[in-house]
Amino acid sequence: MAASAEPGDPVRTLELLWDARPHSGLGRRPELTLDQVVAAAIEIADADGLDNLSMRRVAERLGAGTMSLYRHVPGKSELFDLMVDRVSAEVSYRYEGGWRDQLEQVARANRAMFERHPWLLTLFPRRPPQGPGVIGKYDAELRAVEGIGLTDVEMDSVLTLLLEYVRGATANLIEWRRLGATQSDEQWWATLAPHLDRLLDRDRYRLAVRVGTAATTAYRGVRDTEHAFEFGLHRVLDGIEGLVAGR
Amino acid sequence: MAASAEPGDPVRTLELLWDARPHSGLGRRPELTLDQVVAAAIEIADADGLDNLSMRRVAERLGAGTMSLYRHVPGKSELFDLMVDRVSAEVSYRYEGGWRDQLEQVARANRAMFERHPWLLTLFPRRPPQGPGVIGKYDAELRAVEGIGLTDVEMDSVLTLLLEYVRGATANLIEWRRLGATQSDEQWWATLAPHLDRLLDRDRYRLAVRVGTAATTAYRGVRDTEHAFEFGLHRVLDGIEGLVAGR
DNA sequence: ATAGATTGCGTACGGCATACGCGAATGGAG
DNA sequence: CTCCATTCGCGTATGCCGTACGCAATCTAT
Repeated sequence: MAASAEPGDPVRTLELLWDARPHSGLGRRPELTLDQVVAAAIEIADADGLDNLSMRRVAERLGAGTMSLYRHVPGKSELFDLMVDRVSAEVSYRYEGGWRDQLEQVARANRAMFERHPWLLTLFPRRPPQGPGVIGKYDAELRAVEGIGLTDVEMDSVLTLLLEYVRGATANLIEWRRLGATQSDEQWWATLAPHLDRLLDRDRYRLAVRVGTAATTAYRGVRDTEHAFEFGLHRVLDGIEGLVAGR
Repeated sequence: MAASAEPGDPVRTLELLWDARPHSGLGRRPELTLDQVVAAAIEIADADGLDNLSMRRVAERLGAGTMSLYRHVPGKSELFDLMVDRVSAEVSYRYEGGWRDQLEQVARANRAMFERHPWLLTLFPRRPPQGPGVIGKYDAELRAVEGIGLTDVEMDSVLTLLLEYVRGATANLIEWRRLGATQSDEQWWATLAPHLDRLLDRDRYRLAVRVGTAATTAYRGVRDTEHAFEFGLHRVLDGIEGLVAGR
């Protein structure tokens, strides 16, 4: 899962992102489009996660040979870039109200995106080169904090802060949900409890055990994971409010 | 990079984490210890990243056969758990002052940990089963927000919020630094600029281009990435302050 | 000396990304 | 109509990966 390196030609990637590689007219007519490849990859990642996304599986789903994909995409890393840009474009960004209301809507829109495509949690944020989806999203979100007295750099920082919170909080949310869904949950603790008792010094880690137990119990319910998300969101917005009010 | 699944025996993992697998006395004496395996894995990950960490490389570094590792570690996923717990334990947690000062120290300590071990950024946070390192860290950090009028669940939420911020901000910080270090940076933009001009509608994405340029220019300098980290940190602490003050 | 437990690890399997090169399809030039 | 440059589809092959399996070596207790 080399989600990092981008050794390929960035210009080529840029052109793919901006859909600027039309068929020249010459040569054999393509049977596959870039969009189809990206769409298939997204479907697989949505269903089975990034770890189970392989070039072979994408090709299989499209009824094509594995190496045919490489006529449309330079490699897997660039495919990731294209996937991120695509899903960034698919959200409708219409934010209304004061800046705080708008930022709240931004947060919820991003959370929804992460929930629809959990694999984004490991891919986000993606560095340049960026495409129309990512830039359009950035542009729309910036409007929420435009004209409230912040400098350009501050606008970027505020947005980054908010999106980072949403990313992390959504990751936790999904993790809690997954943990709750994996078998009876009660049974899991029942199995581990005696071993934990044997190993864990409850006195030395008194505070951790107490708070950890409280948090685990609370987050077991859907209502409370929801509450945790809202709680953090309002802390972040409060922090931004202090900045904005001072202008 | 199956950083997620934990299909193995959780009880076994727990015992490994808590160092509760002494040599029985019978049978061939082990030539390798669990600690050596974990330490070697951390060294490799520190140097070349998680993507270049393979069981073969760990074994090679230890002068052992690849499959010998599996006598000490159930699999790669559990090795990740052990690595996380180990590095969580290696930080000294002595926080002093008021809750806000302490949380600031917590943030800096975590940032330092992420900078020392960038691979943590993709592994963090790790769900149960957890070992003495992770729990000890959690316990120490909770003390920073103990006795200031928060409920147990709120204490957990506040800490989670802060650590998520630090994770994201440090990831950005490292990414900016890496981007700046990769070749002349000026040249990179110079190569891409004409293509961007051709593809990107500067009118449609006016705001994004303006703010993005400002942010990129600013973060080019070390001083300003540093400033960005502090900026976000203070926003988060301000947000928490509002909560604490209300109690 | 032997039995039983434990470790080290060579071999092998299935999966992965992808480099390379060939054959098939296509449109334009002569 | 013929050729040729161009582009696409993709079979084959290479070198990684995690790890299942089983045997040989080594140890203690008897």
